[in-house]
Amino acid sequence: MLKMMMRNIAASSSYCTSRRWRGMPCLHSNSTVVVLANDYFAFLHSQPSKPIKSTRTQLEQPVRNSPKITTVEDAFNVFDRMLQMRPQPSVVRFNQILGQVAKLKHYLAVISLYNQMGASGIRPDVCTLNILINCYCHLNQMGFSLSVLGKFFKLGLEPNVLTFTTLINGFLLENRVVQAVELFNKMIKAGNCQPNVFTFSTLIKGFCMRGDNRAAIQLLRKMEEGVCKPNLVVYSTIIDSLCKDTLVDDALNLFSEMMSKGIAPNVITYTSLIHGVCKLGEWKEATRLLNEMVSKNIFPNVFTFSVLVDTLCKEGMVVEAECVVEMMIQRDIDPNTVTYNSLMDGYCLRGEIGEAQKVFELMLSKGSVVNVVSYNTLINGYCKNKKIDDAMMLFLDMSHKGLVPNTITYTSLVGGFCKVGRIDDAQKFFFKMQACGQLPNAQTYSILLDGLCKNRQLSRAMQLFGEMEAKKLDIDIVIYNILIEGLCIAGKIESARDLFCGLSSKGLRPNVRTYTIMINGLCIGGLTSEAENLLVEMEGKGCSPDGCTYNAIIRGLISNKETSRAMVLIQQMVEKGLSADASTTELIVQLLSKDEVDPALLPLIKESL
DNA sequence: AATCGCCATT
Repeated sequence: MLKMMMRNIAASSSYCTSRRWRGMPCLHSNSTVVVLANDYFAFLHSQPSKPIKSTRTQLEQPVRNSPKITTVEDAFNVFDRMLQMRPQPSVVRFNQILGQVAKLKHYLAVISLYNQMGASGIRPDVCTLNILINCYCHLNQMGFSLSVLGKFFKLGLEPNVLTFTTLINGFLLENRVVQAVELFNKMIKAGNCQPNVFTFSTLIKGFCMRGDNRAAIQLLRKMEEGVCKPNLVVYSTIIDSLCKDTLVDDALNLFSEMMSKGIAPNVITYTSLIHGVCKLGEWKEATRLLNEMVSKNIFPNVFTFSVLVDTLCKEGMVVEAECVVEMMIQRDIDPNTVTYNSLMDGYCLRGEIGEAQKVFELMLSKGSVVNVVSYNTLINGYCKNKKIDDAMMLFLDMSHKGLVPNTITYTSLVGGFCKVGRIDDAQKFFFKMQACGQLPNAQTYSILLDGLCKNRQLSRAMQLFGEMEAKKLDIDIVIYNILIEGLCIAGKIESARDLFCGLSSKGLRPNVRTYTIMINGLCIGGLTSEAENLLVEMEGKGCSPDGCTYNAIIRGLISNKETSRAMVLIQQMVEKGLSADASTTELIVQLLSKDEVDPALLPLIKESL
């Protein structure tokens, strides 16, 4: 169980879902936009003007009379008709359309509609401008968001709590937490536009996105003391964040605290908790929570079930995951794209690509939306299983469907080409992705570097490494391990040693793998005593050698005809409960057959074998 | 009467 837990923790830290910015530096601390924002705070201090009397007339129809809008096309059609109506419908009707299109996440379309409104002489109100600001925020265009503030001035409109909350959210979406907090504090100080529960939860969500649970909880405590009490959303946000960090106990504590304050959880709260316990492999606890929620008449939905399917799949329990899907169907909850994508990934992880392909075809036949993630999952499955041609077929197929391959798609394919030794094609794809506007990330580089090193193209690898540094990509120890190993294998032990020694100056610490690679490299270069020193050194630095390390040094000693030293280390290895691998065993057997081993050591060697 | 916040996948 512990092992399972550790693996899960490792897996969860390597892939963050909604934490887009965790660990990322803030890139915008001093832009001109900040100045704009500061100018703007004049609004906060100005006296609120008298509320403008509603100009509504009987001519206006309530919203239910307008046709239901489900697509952008609908919206544009309705909008065009409205523009031609005389008298013109009120700005409220236009806001409804804009709001709906924004909900469909077609932010550019909203901006275009807004511009058409202006051209037709329709005067925007506060709501219109708030929607517009929100669209710019979601397009990561805070500069434009803030420039909309000028429009408020021009039109004599007062920005409200929503305006500022939206701006705070915009800053957070760009990882500009400092500006978000500044604006929040200015709202409080100014006194005429106090943050409401939306403002608080937005900021709390921002803290959670960066993994700063402490700040989130601190703000929660402030709310509890103040007039704006935390609600279900606030608690759920933090509970989810704690669960994402597998701090399930803390999450459960906050959960009971919330309930003791009379706030009832909903399906979302339970889904977060179930996700948390599932990631720890605590299936019993997951079952308990499921039973508890049902007993409260809160029923698991497609999200809840997808969490179960996904975590079961990641544990290799695809059969159980299939059972959950069956259960969903029995309960009339349709599995969605995410459910099927998880299931496909589960099959791919087990190398059962045929089964994954079947799920894919089931999605197509059921009319489920097949999205970029679906293709990525299957393409990744084929690549990992050395079926690059099948992967390429899917790649072409997705483009035909108008789906745009992203960085993950290309990274899988680059890796797939490397895996089958087609290093030139891998590089071609690496260029192609950039030509298509998809930026390679550290993962992409890492995969290509590995491929290049394994194919003895060391200088090209070093060139790419330089590119990574120039692009200020996050270069972690894994990248260095690849390069150091490449240099060692190529016999460039001096360069390898230089990289190794330079690690601390880059703020990186060698891990077991780094030491093992260096030890192996030193042995290959005949520098066995230096290798032995390194073995002692790593232990001293709190990095215990593992089986691979011992095998590397033992093999190295035997190859360098230092049998007695090898015997000492075999003994050490056995004492630590580690054992020889196949290639080390072979070497030991050869020694035995040549009678080069002290018979006194035989029982020991047998134990190791 | 319209705008802002919470849950799932590569």
